[in-house]
Amino acid sequence: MSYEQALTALADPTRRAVFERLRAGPQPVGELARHLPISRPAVSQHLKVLKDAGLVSDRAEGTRRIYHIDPHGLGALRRWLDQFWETALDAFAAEAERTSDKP
Amino acid sequence: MSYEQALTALADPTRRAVFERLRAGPQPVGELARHLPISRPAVSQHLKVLKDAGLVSDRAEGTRRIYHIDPHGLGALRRWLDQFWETALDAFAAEAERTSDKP
DNA sequence: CTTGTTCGTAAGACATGGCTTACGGTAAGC
DNA sequence: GCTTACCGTAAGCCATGTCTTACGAACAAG
Repeated sequence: MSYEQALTALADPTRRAVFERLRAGPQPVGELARHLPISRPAVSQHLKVLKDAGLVSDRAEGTRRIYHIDPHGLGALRRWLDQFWETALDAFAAEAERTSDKP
Repeated sequence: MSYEQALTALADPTRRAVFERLRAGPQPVGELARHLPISRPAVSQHLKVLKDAGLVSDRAEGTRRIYHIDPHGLGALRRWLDQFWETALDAFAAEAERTSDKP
């Protein structure tokens, strides 16, 4: 939901691995855990954090829960980053002009 | 430099506070610490992490070191995010089409 | 109804990371 | 040269977070 949760969620390397694996398409928990060096409950805990951050969503399919990437959290992070990006560029341009001070 | 370092750097709330304070313009370490609820050495440590991530740079000015935002690290993070953003949108569109399956 | 899968949650051990105090180094001012 | 101001680093304490094992719930199959 908020960009802060998205940042803390994506800070963990294992959680990024889970997240990037979902790029290949929606997958159940067990499928994700099978290709990762951690246990299945650990994957569940990571998915909970990602879900709270609005980065993933899940749908039930029998006894399995299929997780997929949710653009919502990614959008919040992107907006914050873009807003930051502009002011950073402006400051950088102003600094460049200040350094080469030859009117 | 890498997007991974930028993510872990921006995950910490205090470090975000330092970073966002630099948005107002280049500032020395003491000035940053004066407006934050932590000690000056703590600010130095945070600045080191931000610098290693390519998010800030510093220049010496007498005995003071002026820190400013560096677009380099921000750009790396932005590229990674954008690349992720596209595939997420594509998957979302495909999913929407799959759900409303009425040919 | 019983069995087997798949999953989430709880509890505990363990490592990681952030903060403080203490110290040394460098530059400016008198 | 001496003092003062500003900063980075080291050591240690403490909180946070991550992982594992153990357990219980929900659904499908037979």
